[in-house]
Amino acid sequence: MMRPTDSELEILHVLWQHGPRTVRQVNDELSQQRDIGYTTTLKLMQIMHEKGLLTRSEEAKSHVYTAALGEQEAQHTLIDRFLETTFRGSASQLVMQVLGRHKASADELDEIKRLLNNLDHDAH
Amino acid sequence: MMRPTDSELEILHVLWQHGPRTVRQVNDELSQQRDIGYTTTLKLMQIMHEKGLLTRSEEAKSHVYTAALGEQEAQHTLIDRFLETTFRGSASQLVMQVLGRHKASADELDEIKRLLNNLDHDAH
DNA sequence: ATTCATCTACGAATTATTTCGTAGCAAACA
DNA sequence: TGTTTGCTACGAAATAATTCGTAGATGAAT
Repeated sequence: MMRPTDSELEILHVLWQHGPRTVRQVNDELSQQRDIGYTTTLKLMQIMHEKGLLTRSEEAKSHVYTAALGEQEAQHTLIDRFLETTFRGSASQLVMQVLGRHKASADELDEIKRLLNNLDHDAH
Repeated sequence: MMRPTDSELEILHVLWQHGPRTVRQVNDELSQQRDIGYTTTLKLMQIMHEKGLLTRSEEAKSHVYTAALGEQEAQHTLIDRFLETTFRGSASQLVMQVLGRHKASADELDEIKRLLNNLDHDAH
């Protein structure tokens, strides 16, 4: 799978969160977060379409774009790469640094513990 | 702090692992991993020196470079950014995806559990 | 029908990163 | 001493990512 760039991720986030959207709609979202011109968003989405990251319907005058891959699927690709470049593949080291530094709610911690217990079961 | 690029990380990894090194020594390491010319490594390390990512001693003819930041420090910067761009800041989501996908030894899992328990203590 | 708003397509400038060739210097060697 | 070896510095090409201006088409509004 094609690794999305940072700008591409911004656009994917909008589509994952809101579902299929026109360039105009995506640009309206992005404009709230940062300074970005309409044709910049347009060009990005055209390129993503070429790359196969987005599909689009050309029926209406304004094309409607849809993310061609799910959020988790994309996250997996990005985690694999990040783990390799930054932690030399050590997943536990990554997990520990994240947990040590970033707040997680009690519920979230419980969920993580549950997952850990399940992993133990699988291992035994 | 300046975000290291992927190539810069490769070099930092060598210095973190082996301690202060000359360009030649770093290049010898990198060459084992992939195709890379000597002057490429040299230029990268010169740029990193300009950016403040490396310090160097110019006493000998071959300069000796040292990482200007620790491995964990760099990892923190990179995690923060990765978490933001890929998981919109949700640390627990990142942890769960990593644990669900990547192998960790029983010892590593135990260590993570221990950390989780400590976090609970702090919270109560 | 003319004007206006909005859309797509596309070229190209800009910026960042990676790569390497060449020049010049200095130590080691024959 | 002259040649070879190995180093730094630097320019610049190659590649990738981001940004935006302009042109042309189409539909809506007056």
